[in-house]
Amino acid sequence: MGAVKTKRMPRAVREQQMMDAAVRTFGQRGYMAASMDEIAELAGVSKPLVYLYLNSKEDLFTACIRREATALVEAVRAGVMPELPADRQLWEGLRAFFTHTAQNPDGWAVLHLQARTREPFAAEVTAMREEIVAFVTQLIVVAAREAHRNPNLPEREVAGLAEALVGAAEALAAWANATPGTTARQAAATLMNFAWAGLGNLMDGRPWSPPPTPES
Amino acid sequence: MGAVKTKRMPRAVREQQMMDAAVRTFGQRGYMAASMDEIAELAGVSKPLVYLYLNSKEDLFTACIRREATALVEAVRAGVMPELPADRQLWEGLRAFFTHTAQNPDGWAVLHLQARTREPFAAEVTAMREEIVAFVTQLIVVAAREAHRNPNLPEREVAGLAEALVGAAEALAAWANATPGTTARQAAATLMNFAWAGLGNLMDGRPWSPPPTPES
Amino acid sequence: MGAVKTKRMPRAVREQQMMDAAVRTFGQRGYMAASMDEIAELAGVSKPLVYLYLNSKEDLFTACIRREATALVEAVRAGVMPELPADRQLWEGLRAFFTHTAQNPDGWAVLHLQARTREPFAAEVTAMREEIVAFVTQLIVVAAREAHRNPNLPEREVAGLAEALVGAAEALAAWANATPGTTARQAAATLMNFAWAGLGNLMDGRPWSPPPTPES
Amino acid sequence: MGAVKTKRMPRAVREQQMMDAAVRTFGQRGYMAASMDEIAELAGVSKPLVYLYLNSKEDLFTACIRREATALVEAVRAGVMPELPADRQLWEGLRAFFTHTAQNPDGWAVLHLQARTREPFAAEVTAMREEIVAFVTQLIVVAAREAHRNPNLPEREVAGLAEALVGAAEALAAWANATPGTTARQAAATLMNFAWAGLGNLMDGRPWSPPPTPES
DNA sequence: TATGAATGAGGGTTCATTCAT
DNA sequence: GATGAATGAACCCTCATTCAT
Repeated sequence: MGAVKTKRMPRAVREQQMMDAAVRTFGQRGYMAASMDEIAELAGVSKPLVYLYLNSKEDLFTACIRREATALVEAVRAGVMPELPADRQLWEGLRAFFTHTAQNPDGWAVLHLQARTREPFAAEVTAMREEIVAFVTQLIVVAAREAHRNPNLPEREVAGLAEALVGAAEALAAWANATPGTTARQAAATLMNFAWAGLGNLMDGRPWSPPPTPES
Repeated sequence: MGAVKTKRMPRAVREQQMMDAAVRTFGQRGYMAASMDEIAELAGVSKPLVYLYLNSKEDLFTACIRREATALVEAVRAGVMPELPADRQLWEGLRAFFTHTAQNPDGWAVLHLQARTREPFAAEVTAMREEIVAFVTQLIVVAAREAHRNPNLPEREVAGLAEALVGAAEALAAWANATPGTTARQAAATLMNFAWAGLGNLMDGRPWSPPPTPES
Repeated sequence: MGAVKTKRMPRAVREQQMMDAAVRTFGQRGYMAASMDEIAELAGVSKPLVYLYLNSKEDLFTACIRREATALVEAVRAGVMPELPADRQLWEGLRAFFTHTAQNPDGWAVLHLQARTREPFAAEVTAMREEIVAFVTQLIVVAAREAHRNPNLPEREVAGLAEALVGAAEALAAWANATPGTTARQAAATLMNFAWAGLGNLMDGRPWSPPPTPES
Repeated sequence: MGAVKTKRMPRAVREQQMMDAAVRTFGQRGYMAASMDEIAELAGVSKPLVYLYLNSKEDLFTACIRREATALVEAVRAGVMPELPADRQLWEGLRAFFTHTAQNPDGWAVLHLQARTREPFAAEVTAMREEIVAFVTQLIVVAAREAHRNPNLPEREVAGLAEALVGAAEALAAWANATPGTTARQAAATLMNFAWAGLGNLMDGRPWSPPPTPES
């Protein structure tokens, strides 16, 4: 099941293999339940090599978190185009988020389920989360101002809204992954609807309309 | 630090102490990292007594999950009054939810962070979560129908909305607990606003208005 | 499954119940694997009572060995009539032995399998065994002399023969118990044949003839 | 007392040392009373290494049984020469048996005393015992037929005789080991005499005659 | 006579980590 | 660059045994 045992690979490649194995193992078993033995075997190398390159279980896990967090933030960032209006930016960001998490379930599990359970890893994840929350916060603030809309949303309120939005996104991602037949696009649409129009408007038949899909 | 070492207590009392210690330890360390030694010490008893009464680490954790899940569902249920309109019911439910999680951070951590990371415990938590999601789902459906509003929200859409709402609530609960000076009431208001009116309306200066507070 | 929980029994009766439970448990599980918990439960009493009456696990086991050893020796002794000729005495003794072991499988297991595995219990069993061996030895010696037969069997040789005979009996007892459809009488006949006539004579068609069975 | 602590041995060697220590410990203490700690110390290694190589206490014990059973059967088989007459074959087999058990008291204890006390190990030993019983059985049958002797010994009778013979051998082995000054050869002679001629003939002064000893 | 409450001690097992090559 | 050999420490769990009533 592990990678084919090829000998004498350059360090960078070996490290990739180890990290891949680690993300998979940590994502499925959790930090504590994952064993270095299993990771080494899955990576197709001996345990001392893992220690030589990645130093310790803790360091290895931290490296996994960082890699996956960076990849997720990257994916979301790459999805949005700053010159678009705020709702379109939000929509694209959500699409990118759901797509990435669906394609990287183990990495997502590491971030969403495993890393938050214990210090000192939680801090690492919190940092990434705050980055995304800040991005969303700014989106809201700028949008409100630009559109001559209510410029007086209090700061704490905005922060809470952003937290709520991100939390909703995370829950929907888990739900979409666990519910067969639900696409990333659908999940994004549901959340966009909810976030933008609110339940009240939805019930009144005034949903937010996703744009047509020429681009994807 | 542990409970005062009182001897010869009746079984029921000792079990309570053990469960309290277990919830605290599991909530802070996670299932795998928590040790029965630590739980026993925190409970002020010897390890064999914990095994005599609670049987095994797995059983103990399961008992914790069940106790905390039941308590949370109870709290939310007790907070809502079925004869009120939907938005008021939602508001009261959220208030109860945020209040309970703020008062039981360890119990909430067990449910939100620790129990989801590994089978077979996840199932236990999923069951409770689904109960709440179902409650919210019905709220939405009934509200839409009653108010002569859009009765045609597709089923899957409604399920997604409920998931999003619950996820948002969970994230806000964590955020509120971690942010000093944020009350359960404020968190509930923020979420209610977000959920009911949506970002679009909020920006247009049309928030949902929380009712005055004679009752609490 | 345990005895009906009757309260306030006289000590002698309670001790019997405990010993019965102990013999059964020790016989089936072995000394080390048997737990005082199981014995107490099977006896229908609380653990402290077992300790009050029988003192310790070791003492309890010793008591079991003594009881069962005495019973077995008693049974064999009661089976033989000293005025009969030697081969008849041997025959009756074997019959009694096989009958008793078949009727007391747990007691026999305690003596045959469990007690010999570890000091200090082995000594207890060895004592009983030597009693039986001595009995058989004397049988052989007296018989040889009485019947004007070879009076010069060397002492060590006779001891060895007795050991062999007893060992054969023990093995046959286990085999008979484990082989459905084999009666104590048949086992006794087989062994008597073997011991008295020897394989050589058996093959020559000159077996020892068991007496008819008016008496049992 | 333990083996000299030599470091960095190849796996095969270490496994041998562990098995040796295990046979000794199991033979003297019994399965349940033997501790992996003691075995590891006697083998001169740490406990984790024992687990790494032998997997578990149960597996280790099973391995011991198999090794000792195989060795014993091998020794007996190697002792007999199929072209000899039946009584000579039996004689040689017994000699080999007593010699081997005298030289491997711990291995013999594992098989004779310890392994029979509890499933699932008993099955392993029973298999070996049956192999020997079958060998003896065939010896008897063939001998009876070849020599124009009684060809009509009933099957069950023959099985019982073989059991008795093997049981007698086992008892004599224990006795010979416990009685100083008793050689394997003497034990074999005693049993051969008993088994072949029977007590009746012995008393009549017609023993079976062991062959002269040019070969050993 | 009888027991519910409680524990010190130890056993099997696993794991992250390191040495020597 | 890579690994076979090896272990200290800790964890879950059980058991014989006792105390207080």
